[in-house]
Amino acid sequence: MTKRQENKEKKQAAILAAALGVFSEKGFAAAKIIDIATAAHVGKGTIYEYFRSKDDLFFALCQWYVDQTAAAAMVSAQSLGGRVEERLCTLIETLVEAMSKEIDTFSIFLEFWAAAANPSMRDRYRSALLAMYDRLRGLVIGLVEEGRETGVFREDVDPFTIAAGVVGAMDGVMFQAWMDRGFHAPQVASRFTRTLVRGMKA
Amino acid sequence: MTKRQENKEKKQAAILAAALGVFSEKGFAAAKIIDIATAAHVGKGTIYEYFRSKDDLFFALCQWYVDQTAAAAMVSAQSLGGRVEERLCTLIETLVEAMSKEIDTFSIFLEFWAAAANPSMRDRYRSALLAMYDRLRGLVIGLVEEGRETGVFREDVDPFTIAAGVVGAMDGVMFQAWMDRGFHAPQVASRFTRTLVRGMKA
DNA sequence: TGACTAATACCGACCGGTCAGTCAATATAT
DNA sequence: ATATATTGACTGACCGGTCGGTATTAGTCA
Repeated sequence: MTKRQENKEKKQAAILAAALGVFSEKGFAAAKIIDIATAAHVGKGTIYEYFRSKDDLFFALCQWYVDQTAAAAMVSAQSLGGRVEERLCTLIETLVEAMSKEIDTFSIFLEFWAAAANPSMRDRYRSALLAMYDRLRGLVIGLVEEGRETGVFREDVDPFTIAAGVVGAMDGVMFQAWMDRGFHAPQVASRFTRTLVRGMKA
Repeated sequence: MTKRQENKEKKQAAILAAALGVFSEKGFAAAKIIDIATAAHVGKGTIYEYFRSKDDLFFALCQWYVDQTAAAAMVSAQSLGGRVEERLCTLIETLVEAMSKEIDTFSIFLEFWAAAANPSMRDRYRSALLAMYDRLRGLVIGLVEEGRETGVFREDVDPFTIAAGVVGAMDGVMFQAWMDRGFHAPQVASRFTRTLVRGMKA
């Protein structure tokens, strides 16, 4: 690894980090390339050595963020212990807790969703987000299936339905918490999940 | 009511309808005022006779949409019959069914959320959306409280928690359905709600 | 009823600010 | 000495918003 390659990687990471800050603070449209360049302590032209366009930079950020999120969820899922119903509750509590701690950067998610709505960006954002939802639902589906097979959960609970609802509820609850700082997302998520799980029990 | 006033109101409605179409198709940033004017069969300048700016037009649309949504929810809530747990399920099923039928305009919601993330628009969008969530949660809270008081639901279910979770889950599920046309939102919502309600039963 | 005037509504060519992206010059590493 | 990396002044496309001019309706009076 030469010094040049090292610098390149560091600089790319610095630009992405700066872009995360600026985009989540100002939103895609209002964020100027020069803002990101300044925040990353590089010249404007340098941004274009690493990313073809503003759109590409934003999408790279989306992928990076999605990967981080999904990977973090996988990790916390693996370190779970206890009975399956406890593991399901803990997984959701952990994820909501983690998101709550970085509630300020939640707005970048809203921007990704909006980007998925824009015809000129739609396709790649949709598939990136779909992949993330697939992975997150997959975690829940695994636990629900396990609980069903071991007789802890009722036979008639549909793993996909529960997973889609739970993942959706996390998003929706986080959004409410993001809008209203008095909203205590971890508490809501915890109580809600426990009620749901009670309804799944055999 | 003079002819002038009638025309003004009709034209305002026409502009809003055109704006709904163009904004939901292209997104806020990519939508041009001239596109909306053309779709509404008026000149560009006319738009500015009715709305001070592009931002104002978009916000007026948000208010209109939010009012519509909340009002429609209120109406369907009032026409419910049956036991309280059935009414809760039916309410959610009805709302999700209605949203699913207009899934193409769901993207305008994403734009509103993103607008709430933008510092220059933030405040008014936040309060408009908070008001809508308050009203929607209020519907659910009312049913949960009733169920608790009549002994149908457990004492320890928190109405606000359930309402926040249910409303959030509707949004989150609708988003997944919007991204993936194979996703059958009404079915997921129905099954999910019934599982949740089972967990609420005394 | 029609003729004239005032008031209001409508229009689109134009203006000015903005900003993504370029590129020639400069700096740094090999 | 050569190759690679960095830079920021510059440009051109874009589009929100304006404004002078035109069209339509309302009001007035003979």
